[in-house]
Amino acid sequence: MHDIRLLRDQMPHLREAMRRRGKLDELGPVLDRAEALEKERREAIAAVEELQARRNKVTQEVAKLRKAGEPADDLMAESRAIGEQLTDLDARRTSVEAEVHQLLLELPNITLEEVPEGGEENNQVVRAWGEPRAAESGVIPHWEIGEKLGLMDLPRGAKISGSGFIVYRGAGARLVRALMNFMVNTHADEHGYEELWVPLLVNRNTMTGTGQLPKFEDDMYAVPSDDLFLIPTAEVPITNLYREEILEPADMPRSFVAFSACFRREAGSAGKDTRGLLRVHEFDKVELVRYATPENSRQELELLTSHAEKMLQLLELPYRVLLLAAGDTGFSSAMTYDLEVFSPGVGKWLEVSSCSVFTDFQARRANIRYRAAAGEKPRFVHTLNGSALAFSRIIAAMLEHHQQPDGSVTVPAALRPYLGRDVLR
RNA sequence: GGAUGGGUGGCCGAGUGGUUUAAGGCGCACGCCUGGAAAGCGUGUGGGCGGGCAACCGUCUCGCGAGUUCGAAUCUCGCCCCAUCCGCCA
Repeated sequence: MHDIRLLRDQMPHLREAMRRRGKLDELGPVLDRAEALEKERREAIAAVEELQARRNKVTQEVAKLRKAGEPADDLMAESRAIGEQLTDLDARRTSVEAEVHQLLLELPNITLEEVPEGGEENNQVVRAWGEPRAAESGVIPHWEIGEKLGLMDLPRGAKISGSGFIVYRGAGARLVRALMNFMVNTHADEHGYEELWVPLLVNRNTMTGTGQLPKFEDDMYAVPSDDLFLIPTAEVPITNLYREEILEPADMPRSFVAFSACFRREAGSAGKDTRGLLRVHEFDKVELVRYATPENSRQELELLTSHAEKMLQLLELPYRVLLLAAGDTGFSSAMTYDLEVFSPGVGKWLEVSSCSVFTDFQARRANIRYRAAAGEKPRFVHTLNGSALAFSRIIAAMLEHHQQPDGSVTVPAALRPYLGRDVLR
């Protein structure tokens, strides 16, 4: 959510930001309407407060007169009259405020200057690591090799839960546990993140704080009897940890890592990418979240991204880093890097991580602030997050990329201590 | 699910209709005192919004919302949350 003050003095900037996202036609009218309402809002506030000030004076007079035993009927009548006016004016203010707030919620974040404008076609590959294995190298796709090696059981996953739910078995199940420990340990021990273990069910306030609600209620798995929701990512509980709080100087900056299962209905996703592990309703993920200052947040995006990249390097999976163009950057994000791993079995690049800086856009909505120094006014933190990494696609990539001609799969060295074996066969 | 108790400022805690523009204490900041410190003394210490270059002024805020009243932390109604005990339970 934007600062409402931008509607007063940053209109050209906002307009330009919408244009860069390719949304000016759609959102230009919203901006205009919001600008007019903001002016009306301030006028209403001024009028209401003037009346309130008058009434406060009058009722104090009444108190004095009555204490002195003198009549105060005139003043009481005046106060009553002010009260009636206030009821009307205040209702007007409330409705204007509500409408401008609604409009603000429709406006996406302003992307940073270095983000290329336009849509997906303008995404830039900023760097690449390793040599992707050719698609025509005779690699068996992950869903076949996974079943052949007894690592996963897709039909029974579908039987007990539905399509898009995976049962991992034997070494496959152990692989999930190994990935969890490997990633969380590395981020906690070597990258300095505080380790968290968070609830997978969260309440409505929490879902609203990170923006999943009210707009995307249909995309969430819900438990209506308790008004709870299954998290689509650990970002939700982690970012809400300090919702409605003010962090003191000693508390900043903060960084958190958590493993969690993630639940996504993705109602309209039938069709592409549905095969195997690529798009599922429940998957596992290690998530990184950082609370940064405005001064450092841009740099912290590089740091966060490098931590995610480190996982891919240690898993010996070639990848590329994409800087997303404005039109492809998520609603709340100011700048996003996607990490993609090549799947030779599918012949496509798979998104395995998305690292974003949200500037103060998320923090304003969730009301997370900090004090730069004791006694100073609180400011909104800048939030960042990124997956490091999403398991299902990583498993798919490993099964294909590390596949040997005999159908076995070698385990990357960094993972061996966690998995307890060098090769899956 | 049942019962009881409770939500006041960073924390503790007073306050049942008008000098409460929220007492007092703790903590914190600054100053005085001191060779230095502690203690002591003094001053100041929430957040949002609006106006102003600023100092500052106004307004809202005692869990949330509505109501009664000239006036609500205080009275009425509804809701939310927390704690403890019981029941159930991995």
